[in-house]
Amino acid sequence: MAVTLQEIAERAGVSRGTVDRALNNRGRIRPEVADRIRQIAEEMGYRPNRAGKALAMARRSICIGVVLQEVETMFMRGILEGIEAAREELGHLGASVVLKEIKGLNTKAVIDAMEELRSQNVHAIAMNPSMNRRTKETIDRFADEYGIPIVTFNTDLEDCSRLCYIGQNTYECGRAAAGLMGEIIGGRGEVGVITGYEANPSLNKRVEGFRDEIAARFPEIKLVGVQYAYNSDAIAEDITRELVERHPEISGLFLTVNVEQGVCAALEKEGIIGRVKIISNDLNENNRKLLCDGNIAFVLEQNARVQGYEPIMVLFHLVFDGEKPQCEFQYTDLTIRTRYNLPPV
Amino acid sequence: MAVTLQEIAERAGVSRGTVDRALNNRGRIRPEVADRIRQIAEEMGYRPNRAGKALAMARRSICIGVVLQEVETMFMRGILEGIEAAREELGHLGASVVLKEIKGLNTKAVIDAMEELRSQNVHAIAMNPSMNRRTKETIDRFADEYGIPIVTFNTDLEDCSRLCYIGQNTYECGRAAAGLMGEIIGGRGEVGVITGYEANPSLNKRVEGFRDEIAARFPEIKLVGVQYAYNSDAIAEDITRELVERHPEISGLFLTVNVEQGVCAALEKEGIIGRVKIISNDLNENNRKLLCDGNIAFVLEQNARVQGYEPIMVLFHLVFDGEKPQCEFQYTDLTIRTRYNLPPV
DNA sequence: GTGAAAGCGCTAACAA
DNA sequence: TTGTTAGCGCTTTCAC
Repeated sequence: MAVTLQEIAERAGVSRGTVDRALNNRGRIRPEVADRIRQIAEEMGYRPNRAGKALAMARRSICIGVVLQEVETMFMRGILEGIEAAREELGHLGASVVLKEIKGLNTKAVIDAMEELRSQNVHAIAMNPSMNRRTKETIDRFADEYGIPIVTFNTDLEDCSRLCYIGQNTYECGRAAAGLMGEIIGGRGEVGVITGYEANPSLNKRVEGFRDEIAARFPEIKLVGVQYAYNSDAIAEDITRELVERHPEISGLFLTVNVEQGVCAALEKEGIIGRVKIISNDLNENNRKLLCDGNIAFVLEQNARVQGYEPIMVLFHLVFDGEKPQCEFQYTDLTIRTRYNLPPV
Repeated sequence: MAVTLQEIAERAGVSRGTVDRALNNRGRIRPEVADRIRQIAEEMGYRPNRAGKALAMARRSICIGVVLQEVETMFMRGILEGIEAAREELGHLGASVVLKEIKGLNTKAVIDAMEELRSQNVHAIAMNPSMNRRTKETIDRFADEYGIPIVTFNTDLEDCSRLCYIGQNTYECGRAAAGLMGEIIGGRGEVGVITGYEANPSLNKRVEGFRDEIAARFPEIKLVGVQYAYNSDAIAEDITRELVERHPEISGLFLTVNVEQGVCAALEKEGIIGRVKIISNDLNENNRKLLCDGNIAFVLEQNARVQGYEPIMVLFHLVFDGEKPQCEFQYTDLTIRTRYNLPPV
């Protein structure tokens, strides 16, 4: 049986309450006594019992808020799954999770949601933020003035008081894609990149990583253009057709966004599907099928579930155990998917 | 605030104890009453509070036993890490984990360890079993006679009363290796396989999966021999040298066991390191370095941590919540490692 | 500063 | 068959 507060109290010749005050730095205790108790606890190998703690704290029931902007719908389901899993797990311990879902990108709606959560007395907030000054200011206000810790996920907002960021290292993702591309096209030939919006920093970093790594490791590979498809399959199809016409010998395409449908349609019509190697990002039903059929070589996955789950857990541990996250950037593992290691549906 | 037993009791006009008996099928209750209570609980959306339950059960403290045979030392550290993580997490809830580590393969030692755990009154056992009849019989006896549920991990023992198996699908692992190999050598040329012991079914399945997939998808690739290195780098070096002499044009090698050191040494001496693509299994410091240097193309990783962690958690949920595992085979996700997605050290 | 005591949700032993 | 009660380990309030 594990060591309990009571046992420490007996050993120290004080009461449970005193031990509690000593170990949790609650004040109202003579420093010498506190030190002695802490030492005894250490000696006895005391580790607080989470169940007891959770039960006792059930009165001031912990509540974590989540603000979710629906940017990429395919990806969101995974995030929601992760949030649900966290809610389930915390529910067991008497804590709750409040989710505010916002359709589309909308800074005002995000800030309103945050204020609403605050008025509901949440202890912490996990959010995927919009990229602008007002959001940044709001985060700072919450963290610094109201003492509501914030964790960002999926997209980060640097230089503000958010506790940490949980999500993909998009630059490394681009590099990984370049490495794989280099391998499968034999280290030479022409490759193209099709991405989303110019203004999206995450996508830009993927492109940058890809470009840098190709330049560094595969001097014989030529990057023949980075095109913007604005997340539209129709545009992607046009781009691909033009690209293939200009570069009939093209060997590979790196897609930073989910426009596989359009790209593959174009290649199909040109009769070169399968010959042009495709590496894409973020698994969904769509590219999953293309992967199985051999039309796409690799899909790089950023574990969506983890991005929904972890921020909530990090915040819970902070509020519940007082444990700060280990590092400011908690990058999710980059998963390389082929037709052979698809996750069960 | 979540629904409690007390609230249900009040609504039903009975006592807490009665509700407890109804919801946990403990008997000693009139069936009609039990039904009515269950219905009320359902209506109110009752979900038991794990903290309360854990606390109350702390008296009959749950204990999970683990029997670990140290087969591949490199891999074991990860498993131990997973066991440690599970112990940590369960410790929070007042449950404990007892580990019996056995050096080398030793059926008698495994069975002795199981008996020892039984005499210590563990509630369940997770183990990586030895492949033979006596172990199988012991598992059956434990599960059927003593009611001690057993989960196997890392290597499975089919046709016995073990609850489920958690580990890699080694056949699929072989297929994945074949798919990657086909891609990076351009779908033609000669490839070889270096494996461990003839008697090891896991390794054999990897080889089989590799062979089948090469045959099915890459008719222009020729498999030029499957060799046994008995987990020895020296033997692997000899094998590689001979293989390269007989097949100077060889394009790839699939290693089912950790003999990268020997293989690379031979290729180095022949001056063809880097040209011959290597795909290997199970990440360690050794092949991690070779991966970074570009001497190995891919390492297929079977998440060791998960294999230590999950069996314990599955058993805990069974004993604690009465939740049976969803399926008999819980295959761990196959992770494809390149120099770009190595886990942090 | 410190101790005593109530109570969080649940289980289990005992009483009725 | 049902109700009552004593904890499990911890926090928190109140009294001293």
